[in-house]
Amino acid sequence: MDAGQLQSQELGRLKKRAEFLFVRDGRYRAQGAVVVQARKNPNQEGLRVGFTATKKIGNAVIRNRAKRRLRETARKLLPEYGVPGTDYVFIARQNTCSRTYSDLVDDVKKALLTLAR
RNA sequence: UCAGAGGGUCGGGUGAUCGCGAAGUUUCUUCGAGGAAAGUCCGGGCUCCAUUAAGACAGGAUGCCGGAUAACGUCCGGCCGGCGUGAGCCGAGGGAAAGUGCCACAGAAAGCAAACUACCCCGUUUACGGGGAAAAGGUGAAAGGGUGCGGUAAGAGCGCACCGCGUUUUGGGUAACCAAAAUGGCAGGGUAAACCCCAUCCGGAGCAAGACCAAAUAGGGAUGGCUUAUGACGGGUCUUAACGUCGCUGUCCGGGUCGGUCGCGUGAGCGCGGCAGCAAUGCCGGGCCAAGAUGAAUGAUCACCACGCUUCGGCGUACAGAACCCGGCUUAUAGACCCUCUGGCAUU
RNA sequence: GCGGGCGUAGCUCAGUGGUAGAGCAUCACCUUGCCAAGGUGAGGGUCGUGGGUUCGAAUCUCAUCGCCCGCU
Repeated sequence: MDAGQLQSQELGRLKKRAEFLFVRDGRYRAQGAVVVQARKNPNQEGLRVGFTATKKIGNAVIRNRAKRRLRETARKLLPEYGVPGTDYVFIARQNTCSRTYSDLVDDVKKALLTLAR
């Protein structure tokens, strides 16, 4: 049982509208095909993450695929680059589905590094 | 070979690694979006509410005939009308003789008929009056049957022939309807996707339905204990009497929010064969179990093959994501394939 | 899941089957030394799209597209 898998199990999900509104008032970083918002939450210790795809970027197929791709990047990158005790929100943009996967990973990595400083 | 008509099928495939959801025999295995899952336009199942049950009014929907179906506004077959050389396609296609309304402009006149120009007769006189007539002109989407012959002062279904229309009879058909004959002698303009009439159908809401479990806090009810009440407060004021309300705490009960569980997938199910039927479809036999999430599961990388584009590096593979389920309708859809049929041209 | 409304000129809206209109905006002219205001006039419309009913449709009707709103 390696540490990465253990941390991914602890990756919590934001579900309620109030939680998204809480993170919206924190810091944000737009990088390439993704917007990442982050805010320290004193009430809990682990990492939590939520995903948003608005109706502006396309139909249900496009929105679902964008959220899946962002979920995949969060699963791989957050345990390494995320700051514990912080809530993150990933927002999809128009080109989230058309961007190649390696570029999307770079976007998320840069955004997380910027927000960690 | 060119141009078309109708119907149907598919919707990239196989494998590997890392992740996600569900189930199971839990170190693992199996399964995991669609033909439209979409729009929510109809019809049902299921659940709750109301009602003894049924009917009526209102409102809504449907509307040629027969059949299929759990039901339908769907489907199948037929009839009639329109379009097309044709294969075929389209049609809310009952009633205008129950009543009401409307038919702009133009036109003399838009509906129990009437009479502008022109026509014919008589009188008077050429600026007229009386009568006949509804063929000609012109208006309009539409002018009280159409064409021809006779007839007449001029004309007119006034008469006749054919066509149309109405009524009756006969024959065919389950019926819509079709055909024939006789008869009437032209009435009854159009519009019901105008109101309306007739026939048939419809109780309402929706899985966020509904059922169950149930924390903290606040509050409700029952009951016991403590406190006290010769008390305080209330009904406009005062007095007396009566009435009502008011503290702390234990136990029990019920409702119920966040949350959780069920509902939730064996079903009007799928495909195969046979039989009945022109068909929709039904019946019989044996086979299969095939998503079940709830801020909502399918993503990433790689290899080979298929198709398309290519600047030979590669790029792309439509429309689109289940949310209780099912039958339809409508709309979107790169491309590929199959079957049947029609017309033209060429050849044999 | 259930229900309601809207779409007409560049913008905001009228228009109850019979030739599509108003205000603002645009353009031209007048007025002024110049601008604004004011006055006169002009242009500008597939009535969201496609069928149907009707002699005739922005209007009636069916389907479809887009937008907005409400309940749960």
